[in-house]
Amino acid sequence: MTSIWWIRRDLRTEDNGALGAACAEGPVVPLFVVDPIFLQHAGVPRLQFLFGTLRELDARMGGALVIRVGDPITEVVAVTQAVGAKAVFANRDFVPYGQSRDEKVAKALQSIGVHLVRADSPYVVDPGTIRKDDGTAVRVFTPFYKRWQQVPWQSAGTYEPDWLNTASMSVELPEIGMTTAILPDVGQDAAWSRWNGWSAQHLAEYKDSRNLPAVDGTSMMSPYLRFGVVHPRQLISDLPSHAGADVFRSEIAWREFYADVLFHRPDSMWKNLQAKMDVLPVDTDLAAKKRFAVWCEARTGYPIVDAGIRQMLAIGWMHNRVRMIVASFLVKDLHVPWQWGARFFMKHLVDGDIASNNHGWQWTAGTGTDASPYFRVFNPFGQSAKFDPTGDYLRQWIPEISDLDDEHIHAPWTLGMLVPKNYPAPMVDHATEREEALARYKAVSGK
DNA sequence: TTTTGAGTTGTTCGA
DNA sequence: GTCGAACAACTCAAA
Repeated sequence: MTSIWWIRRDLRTEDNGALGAACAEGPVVPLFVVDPIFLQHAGVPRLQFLFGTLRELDARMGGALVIRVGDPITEVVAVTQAVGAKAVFANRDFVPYGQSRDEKVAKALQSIGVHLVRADSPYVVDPGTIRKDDGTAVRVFTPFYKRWQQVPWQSAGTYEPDWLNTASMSVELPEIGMTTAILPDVGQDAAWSRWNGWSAQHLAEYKDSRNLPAVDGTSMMSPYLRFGVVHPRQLISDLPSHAGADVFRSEIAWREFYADVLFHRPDSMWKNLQAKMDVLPVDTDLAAKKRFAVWCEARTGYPIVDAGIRQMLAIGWMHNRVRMIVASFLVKDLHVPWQWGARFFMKHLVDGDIASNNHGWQWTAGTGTDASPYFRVFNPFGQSAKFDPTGDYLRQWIPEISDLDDEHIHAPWTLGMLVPKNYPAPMVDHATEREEALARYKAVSGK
């Protein structure tokens, strides 16, 4: 009995519940629908990475992949009817848009007598699974993590796909324009080669080196996790027992925590999770728009901030520590809404994931899950000196200042007359803006 | 129900 | 230069 494997955020052939379930029924037609809504929002780098990954996946399946462009409801139904499939298998999607889309597709399929089987998920533990004893959601990471580690899970096992080649139904992937960004290699082999090499060499030091942007201290698995080229359970299934592995496991759990938070509170995608923070004054006037533009163009005059933005524009990825610094600067030094920064990140990041990205921003902005002290304002100079002590990260991304010594490179303005002419002066004074931010946040808690 | 302890990622100031 | 305290108040989780 022919069935369809509807591919969404699970671009891999191994350890894939939906694919495994489809294989159990007989020949499989692998289908990917390019949704115009996604085309609108994703930005060229992520689309390019997605399309490259799809091509690699297609080659892996002997050219059997069916690509369709259009409304998923129409396209899934059309392909189902065309191949005479009796069931459609997909892995669950938990973000708000995916949930409503899948409901509609399930209904449309039902009307032609076909069942949409939702098998597996992009997470080790499905969002919505972990609850407190009273059944409500957990909103603090540490207790979430304790419970998360107790939840049993298993891999999807092994299966032998019998691909039914109906590629004549396939259309070309849309033209998406060009990016100059140099993106990660696509495909499962590239992902596993990176993981095997990196974990063997760097996982043991992960606890500390993950904070150093000049070092190869993070796994860079995020783009592969974003599209399901690897499943997180594949990564944690056989971690060694040492401190580095423990921290890595907890980072995987952070990804699941934010997915869980968004699942319970779909409105928190673009709105403050904490409603009381709605009264926090943020600037949205013309001057704020101009400050935002300077930040987007990496001309703030704070090297660590500009280096981070440049890294993202250059390779579609930014080091986690630097993401926090860059975000803190936008929100607390420039007093701009976190949503502006979150949208910009989503446009340029290859790994852009709505739950991790937007809740990460909310964490920085103090509007999210963390009961963060309002006085936690990152000092871009201090963070730079602490986590990039040799300045190597700054030199890599800002050649204009690469000649500066280790002491001055974090804050070129301290050189007085010797300040490099082709690098901008600081756009704002951090000490002043820090005070401004503290006053604004304090006013919220005083109410 | 009440109480208690704790909460990813920080900075500054003064001893 | 190093180190500990202060920076608020509140919400959440669990006993």
